[in-house]
Amino acid sequence: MVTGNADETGDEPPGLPSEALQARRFEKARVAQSAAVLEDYVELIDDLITGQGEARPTDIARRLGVSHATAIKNIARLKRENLATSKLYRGIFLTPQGVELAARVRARHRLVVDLLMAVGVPAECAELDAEGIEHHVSDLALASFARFLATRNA
Amino acid sequence: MVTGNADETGDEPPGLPSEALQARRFEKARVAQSAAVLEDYVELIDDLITGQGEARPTDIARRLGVSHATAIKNIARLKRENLATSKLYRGIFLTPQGVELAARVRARHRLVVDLLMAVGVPAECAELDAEGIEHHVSDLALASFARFLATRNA
DNA sequence: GTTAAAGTGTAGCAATGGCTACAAGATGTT
DNA sequence: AACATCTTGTAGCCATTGCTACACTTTAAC
Repeated sequence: MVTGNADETGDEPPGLPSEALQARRFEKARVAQSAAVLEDYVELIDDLITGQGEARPTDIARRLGVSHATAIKNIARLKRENLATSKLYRGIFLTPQGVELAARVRARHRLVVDLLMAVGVPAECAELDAEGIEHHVSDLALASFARFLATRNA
Repeated sequence: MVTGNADETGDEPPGLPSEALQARRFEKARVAQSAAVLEDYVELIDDLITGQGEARPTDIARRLGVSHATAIKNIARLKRENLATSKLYRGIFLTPQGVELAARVRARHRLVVDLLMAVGVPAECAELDAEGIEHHVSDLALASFARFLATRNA
């Protein structure tokens, strides 16, 4: 074993992080990725309902840039996870849990975009990158972002 | 159609971004995600070779927190994409393209971690979140990060 | 009312990335 | 040399998320 077995908490130059620590990082990223699809759909559905009064599978598919079949299949997963419901041929609706998740996701998205812009990323690029980044920002980091923005705008 | 058909470049409150624009964002995030696995493996292999002289499938698997079978399967993909080679029972090696990718990925990782810490995210959390975030940070955003850090440390 | 168009849903395929189980090579101990 | 152990590789399974193709319902036009 080259590196010490104590999880070094900040000093990596001497070697690599411990196996366990590194594995936990990758594990966390995989879990986040698995939730990303749900989050994207829920946020989009909420946007569509708010902005257009209803969320149809075809609209969702077009906005996500996937086939309607793919959208429907993923919506089925939302239903399995109690985030959405649908009445046949009547559009998609969010459950209370879905609405709550959508709110959290939207707030996080805005905060990420604002932070990116605050450190000099052009608005368009910030929106683009945030779409992928947001799913991996922890609550702790998010709180740090908020604090940073607050002190900055003070 | 509720929203205008011109891609609004920053003013979203009135409605939603255009279908095409939004679809492009999600598309980009999907592409980035597909490259993420390759990037993680390549960076880790490079780290192992540098730090321990060799990269064995079992080490890779342990550090990623997956079974060795999964690691070997993904390494096969690296080979298909000309990023790595392997001699039977002799460990994994990176091709020139693999080495180049590893260098880019590592530089990006460090920059992301540094930026997170610069805006107040604790070091440990920054490392954790960066693992997922890094794959979604564009070159343009990366350049902005570097500029921000430079002026900040000046 | 009939017909055409658009939307919705299902079925089946491919690629990815997890897993366990089993087989076979390499290594080290006795 | 024989054995046990670790490593490596293969095979086959499952879930996810894309896709196309086909079938059916609804809606709109005539």
